[in-house]
Amino acid sequence: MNRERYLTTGEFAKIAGVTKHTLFHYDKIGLFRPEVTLENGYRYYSLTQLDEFDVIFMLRELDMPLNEISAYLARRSPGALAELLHEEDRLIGERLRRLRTMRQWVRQKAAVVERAHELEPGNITLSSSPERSMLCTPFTPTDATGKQAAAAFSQTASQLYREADHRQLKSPYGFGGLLPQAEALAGRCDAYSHIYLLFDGLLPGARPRPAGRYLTTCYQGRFEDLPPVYRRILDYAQENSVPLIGCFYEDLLLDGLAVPGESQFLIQISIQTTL
Amino acid sequence: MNRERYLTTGEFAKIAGVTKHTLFHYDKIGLFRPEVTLENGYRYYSLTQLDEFDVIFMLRELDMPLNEISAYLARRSPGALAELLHEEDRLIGERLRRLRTMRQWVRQKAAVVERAHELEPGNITLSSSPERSMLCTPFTPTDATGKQAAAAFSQTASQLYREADHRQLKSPYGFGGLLPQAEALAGRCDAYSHIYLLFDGLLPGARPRPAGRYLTTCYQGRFEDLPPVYRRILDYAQENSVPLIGCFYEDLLLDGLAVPGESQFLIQISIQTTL
DNA sequence: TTGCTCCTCACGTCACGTGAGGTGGC
DNA sequence: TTGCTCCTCACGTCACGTGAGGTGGC
Repeated sequence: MNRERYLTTGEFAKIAGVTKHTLFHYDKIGLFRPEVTLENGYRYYSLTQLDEFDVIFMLRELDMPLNEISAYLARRSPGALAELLHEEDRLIGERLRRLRTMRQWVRQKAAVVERAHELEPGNITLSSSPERSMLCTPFTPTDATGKQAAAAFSQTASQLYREADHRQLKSPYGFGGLLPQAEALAGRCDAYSHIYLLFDGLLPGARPRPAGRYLTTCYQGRFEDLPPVYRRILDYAQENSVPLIGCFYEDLLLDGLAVPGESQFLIQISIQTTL
Repeated sequence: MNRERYLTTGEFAKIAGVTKHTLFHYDKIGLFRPEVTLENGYRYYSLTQLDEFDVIFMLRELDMPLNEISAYLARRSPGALAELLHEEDRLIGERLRRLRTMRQWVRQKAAVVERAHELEPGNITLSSSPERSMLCTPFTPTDATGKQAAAAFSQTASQLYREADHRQLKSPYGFGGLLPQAEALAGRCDAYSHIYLLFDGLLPGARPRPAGRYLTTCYQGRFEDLPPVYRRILDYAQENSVPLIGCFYEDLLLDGLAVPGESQFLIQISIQTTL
């Protein structure tokens, strides 16, 4: 392949899909140099270098630092290349898993947001709900001393998050709270027995939230303004003789990401019934 | 959820899987602020902010610039969030496709390198080869004026590359060359009729390189030193009455990425036979 | 008091991007 | 000559990271 076949910096960059400045930069740091440099500074790249550049660029796309790529090139050999490629294979596998988790989560989140958008805050409805699962952790009671309670809580919340992360799970909701009926009746609406992360479907090792009929309402506002909401739903159950089962579920449907400010958060409260 | 439940910068960072400095930075540029900041500068984040942060961080992982994320937050709404999430879904799909292409390529490349490592340069062997395909383009003859030939070549090579890219394909080899028997006999070993990118298996629209018996050798060295190698393989065919079919295939098995310097490139030359 | 975390602020870094100012072949 | 590409060099930028120097609650 003779000399007339060399590519200039501009041509090479165009084919490789990068800017000339990337090539200047790689030349400067000694990562990737043109096969020929004339005395006037003109760079000429060969065709075989295209393939080499592609690999280097792929490694960079997989977030390998340029100096590590250089370090490999300094000790390059067929054996080392094979090893490098197997390592990249493993890395790509990890990325694929991560992206698939992300995608599932993005879709669930979109579904939650779109469903939330159609709800009428204030309405109390009796409706069916599919099976769900909750990763739960007990909620440290507030009567511990401030610092300790905070530390314990951050501990358990962090464990919950780590557990979900470890299982490649991410809830499309924020943290939820389980509120015993007795606490709601007494007006202690922050006395959650557990906090949880909610997931669709059945998850082995998680607490099931059974499919069935639920009395549900949602509220747009702050957590501290929830007591009257619990009061209304309890009154409604009483007046309409709706028998309630278990705890209240408090789920955050729209948070600071969907609306500006806590005062517009959308919180759903639901509890299972026998109807 | 009362005040004792707030998380400090360090706690929040740990759970979210980032450093404190990321949070300082996001606070500074107004992208993501703690729910509470005391007069002494201490930052306190709420649990619901964990979920918000996760989304922001995921957008950044998908390479959305921080100022675009800020721009979204400035106009946040349930509708805009749903739209954003659908866009992310699309983006993730693209990434997945790209990573799968990469992985396939990395694996093929590893296989090529490992096979190449076991070859004995200089040996001439008669062996079977599976079906392959080549994306081909005619090679502009060298007797055009220098500039024009170079331009034409860069043009066709670039087209070839783009075509492969467009089909989500990446050859595990460098550019290959098709050399007619007549040119090899005449010693004009750079008079390729075509250059090509080689792929395993059958590719619709590409030129097939049929499965069958091939006379093969490989050479460690520069392209310009190939004439004697062609001479040897031609002599071998003559002496052993091996009938040759079609053109010589010249494939680059190990390039500057696997070995330091062109003088150690591993080039494979093969040609189909009737045996 | 010790040890731990919290803070700010200045500067560093990584991988280029931008743009000024000048050269060189058809 | 015009227009295009080539070059160098200095500075900018994006998203933090590093580390110095100081504060504050058990």
